[in-house]
Amino acid sequence: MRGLSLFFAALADENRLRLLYLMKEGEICVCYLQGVLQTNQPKISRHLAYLKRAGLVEARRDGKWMHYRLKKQESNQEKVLSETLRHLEMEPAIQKDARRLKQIQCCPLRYGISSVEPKREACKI
Amino acid sequence: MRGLSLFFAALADENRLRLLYLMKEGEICVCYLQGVLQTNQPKISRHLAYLKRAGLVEARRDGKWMHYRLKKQESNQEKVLSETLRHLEMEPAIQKDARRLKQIQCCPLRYGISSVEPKREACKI
DNA sequence: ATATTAAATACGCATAAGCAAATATGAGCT
DNA sequence: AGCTCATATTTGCTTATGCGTATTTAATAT
Repeated sequence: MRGLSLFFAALADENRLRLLYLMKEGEICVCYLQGVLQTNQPKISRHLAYLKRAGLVEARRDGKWMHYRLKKQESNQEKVLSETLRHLEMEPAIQKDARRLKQIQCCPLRYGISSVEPKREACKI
Repeated sequence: MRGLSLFFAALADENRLRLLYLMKEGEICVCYLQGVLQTNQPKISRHLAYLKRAGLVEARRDGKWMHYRLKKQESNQEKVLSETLRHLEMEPAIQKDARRLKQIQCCPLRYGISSVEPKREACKI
């Protein structure tokens, strides 16, 4: 019962719904999320932490990079989650995100404060 | 997008999940809800107001009594909601509620502060 | 009109959540 | 070790939620 409330609380925020949707196809690196959401880094990080606490996602470190992915849910919550992700497809904001995801590379510097061209290899997703 | 967040926020509270579940079989009077949840009246009323604002329930006045019922949702949220209500069946707290519902009559006084026997007709549900 | 009852709202307070800006980790590079 | 980059956490603030108590509204009854 408590867990269920936590589950729904995690879904009750637009930023987190956007993040979850971006993980739909599999693991994704934080810098991509940052590139798509176009917002400051701590904000993303906080929402990812929230999702992790709520048991909706899990993370994997790969050198400097962190990759997040959807975590397998109990059967009923799994249905709710997939139903929700399908529902999100219709949202204009979500469609915009999906388009942006295709265009960007993993270059946080490009989306952050700095305007310097990054001279580093992209994170292998 | 905003509406979806509201929808989930409404589900992110144990009291509200319990209330929703009690409406599963149809319209129900506030005094019954009070009898089942065994808590103070304003608390119930506040959560019902929240659910109404979020568009999850609607209310009908019948004399002094207010009856609440689930409101028909858009197809996708409908699925999430029914999936959730089915999920709730397994929760011990919910089962307890269901049992209590069968036993009680519509007699708010009996569950409120007063210990006086109410001499009035029950609300026709 | 006054009283009673069902339900809603207002009040005062405590806690949680959200944000931006600043700072701290942790990993790899030199 | 010292530097840099990617990400996480802390800080200080604002707003939203939740609670219990008290009060108000709306309908009915006397």
